[in-house]
Amino acid sequence: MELGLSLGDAVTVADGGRPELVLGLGVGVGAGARRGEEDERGRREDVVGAGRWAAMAAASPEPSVRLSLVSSLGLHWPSETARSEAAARGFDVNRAPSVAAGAPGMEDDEEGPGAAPALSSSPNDSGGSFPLDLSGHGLRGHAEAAAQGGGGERSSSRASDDDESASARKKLRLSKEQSAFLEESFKEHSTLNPKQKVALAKQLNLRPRQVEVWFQNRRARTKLKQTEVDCEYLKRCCETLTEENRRLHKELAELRALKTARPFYMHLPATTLSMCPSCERVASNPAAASTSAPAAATSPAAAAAAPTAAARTAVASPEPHRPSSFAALFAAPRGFPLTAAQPRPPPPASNCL
DNA sequence: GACTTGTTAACAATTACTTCA
DNA sequence: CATGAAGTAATTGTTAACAAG
Repeated sequence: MELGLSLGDAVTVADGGRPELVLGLGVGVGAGARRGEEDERGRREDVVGAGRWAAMAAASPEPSVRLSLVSSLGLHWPSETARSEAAARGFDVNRAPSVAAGAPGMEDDEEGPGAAPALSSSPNDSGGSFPLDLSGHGLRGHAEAAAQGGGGERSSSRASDDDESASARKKLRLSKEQSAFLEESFKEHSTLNPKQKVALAKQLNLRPRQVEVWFQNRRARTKLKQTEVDCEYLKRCCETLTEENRRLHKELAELRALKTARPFYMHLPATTLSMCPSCERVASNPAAASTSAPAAATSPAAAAAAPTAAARTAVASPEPHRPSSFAALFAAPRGFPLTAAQPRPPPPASNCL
């Protein structure tokens, strides 16, 4: 009981004076990180094919498509700094060795056993050309051949389970540019359809499998962060609930003490007594209690099961929403000595907001 | 139409590698 | 230099949706 009604209370507090709660929640919602929503959105987009992605998938990596991403990122794809950085590092994790470049007809990430496995398995042993360049606006010419060659490193696709030579998997490190590009793409679509995946992979000179894995891991990270946010929010809710519960118990004790001392309301009809949802004073308008009753009657189990959903709803609600804890307390038969037939005195004025 | 089977994609959990303090 | 922690690419197993037979 306390849980359900106090949850609403906590939300009200959040609305009123704890923007950080709302913020945390808002971040999650804004990020589209909720799994169901995310999945649905992603799958819808898979079907419908949203604007740029549709064009991207249809026309493969068109320069205009690529540039839109780049411009939004503020990246310069044949980046001199990146190139020099790559050169300084002395390796390019995705660079296709010249040997691998001669693997035409390789489709997607299905490199197969013959796709020059374990070529350049060490990130430090390759030449060091920037992967995202370069011909013209980068990515394309070199990427074409490189992508066909599977980037040179051993296949990580499940389709290449027979890649016996790659017993020890080597993990490449995506370049900052690649990561930023993927990140930017992820902001628009947290999931990819196959065409989008291939197009993106070609643009980034990665194997589609790598793009797929990146998105997969990225979704996992998003979910993890969202879980942390939710957890933090629940902690705060719990603290608020505890405090509210403590306060209610205190007030209840006071009311019990006052009960015998001040039989003030004894002459009033029980049905006219209700609780003002905003200030928690006893009022004579039954509508006040009735409006707050459904919220107060919300199942605590349900609130506990989907606290964030409830909170989101509450946050999104424009009107002040404060389930009357008193109404809840006195509405349900809980063995309290006070009932509707036993009118109660108003709470201390200090509780009125 | 109901059922089985194969394919595909997403996810969770985990492993393995890299980087850094 | 060794080491542990953190970050993350990659793998594995499971599940659901879908199409074809």
